Amino acid sequence: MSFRLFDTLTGRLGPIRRRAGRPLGMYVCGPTVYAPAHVGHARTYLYFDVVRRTFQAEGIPVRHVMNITDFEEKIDRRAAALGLTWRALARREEAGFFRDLDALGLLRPNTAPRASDFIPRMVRVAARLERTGRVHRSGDAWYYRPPERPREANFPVSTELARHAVLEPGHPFPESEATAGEFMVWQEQEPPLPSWNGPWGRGMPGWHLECYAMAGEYLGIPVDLHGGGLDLIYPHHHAENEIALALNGTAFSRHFLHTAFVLQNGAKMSKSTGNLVSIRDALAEGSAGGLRWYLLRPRFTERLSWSFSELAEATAEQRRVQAAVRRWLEGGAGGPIGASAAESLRREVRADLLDNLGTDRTIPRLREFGARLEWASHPGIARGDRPAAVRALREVEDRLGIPLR
RNA sequence: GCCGAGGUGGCAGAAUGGUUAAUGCGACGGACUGCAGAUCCGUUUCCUGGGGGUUCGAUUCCCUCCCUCGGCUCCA
Repeated sequence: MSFRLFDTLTGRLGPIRRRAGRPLGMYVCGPTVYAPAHVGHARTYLYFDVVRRTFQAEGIPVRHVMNITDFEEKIDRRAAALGLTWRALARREEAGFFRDLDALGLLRPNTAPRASDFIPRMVRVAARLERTGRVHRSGDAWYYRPPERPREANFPVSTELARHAVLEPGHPFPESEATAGEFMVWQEQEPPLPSWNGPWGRGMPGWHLECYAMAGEYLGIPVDLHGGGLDLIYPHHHAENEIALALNGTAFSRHFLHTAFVLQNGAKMSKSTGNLVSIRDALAEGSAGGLRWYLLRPRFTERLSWSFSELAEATAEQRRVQAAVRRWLEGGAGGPIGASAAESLRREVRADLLDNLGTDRTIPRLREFGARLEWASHPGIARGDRPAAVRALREVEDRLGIPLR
């Protein structure tokens, strides 16, 4: 059975291809560390966690890389406000970020490189881009201008968006500093702002170069699977693709996965608008298993309107199923439900997830399984059936990261 | 302006041509309890946005209209 996922680049559902004989290379865009992570981050990283667990459960090893963007203007601003150096703030928030991910039961990436440790490689990418002759200076920064491409070559939808951002008169959002599709390669600046020596003197490399350099170092371009939140498509992943097309002749990744937003009060939750629910806030109200249950209930392509009361409901549901399973597994003379029920559940959950990460089918399935057990839990499972049931349930737990026993 | 998602019972949310349209929440009744909560049992007539079309048959496919919502500097 193959693992099919919706690919944002092609707009189609298809199997994940990878280089035979190698671990699957999964590169997930990590956070800019300047403030605590919110439940929108949690949702994105959670889906990638389930993707990773799915591959692993299928016997496919995964090499999971996540970058940590530890220098950036927003870090500078907040650090200045707090009287910290950019580095001190970034380290503090990075530690908090991983604490939050751990608390949610997310598997740690195999590698989580920091941007500031990748300067020489990013400088090399900048130099290679310059050799294409498509880099020009504007103000105190250098920009890469991609060549014209067929619209379908690189996120057709967002290319369209980019075009409208500058070509449409009276468009209702501010013009970017650059022309459509262009992106910054190098920014001149001096300490105390983050700065290093580069091809054009003292300064800081552009964000999009970071992922290209790291993915190239740890996985090779193109990677097998790449993604993040939907908001990263343009300009970030668009720009990564332009770099990869220019320097490698391929897209950045063979497959792109993007997760839909968490909305709060009808708007996208984001640090810049401040309408945030942090992962810590959420875990104070619901358990880790409950938060996973709640976040996984809609499929990754559906947006989620945040609701604390639904989180509470999800937490209660998860606990209830867990309690029913525990009572069932305590065993007895052998009730009407045997190990085959757990085995069916295991099979169905596997099929759900392999089919475009159908967590929206899986969660109700768990609920129904729990309800069936409640309905006929006494006298519990026959002793001889127990090991098989536990084995099946453990696989479901491993695939979802949700405790059931 | 451009792109996208969606309209199913009080709410959430399944069912991608086929019996009485799942399930959960809520509500109501009951059991238990000194009361409440938790838990368990039962009940919940009434729901597929409007209009066409395809079909023996449509929530499901096609057309059209209406409505709602999201995104488009940075951002998971």
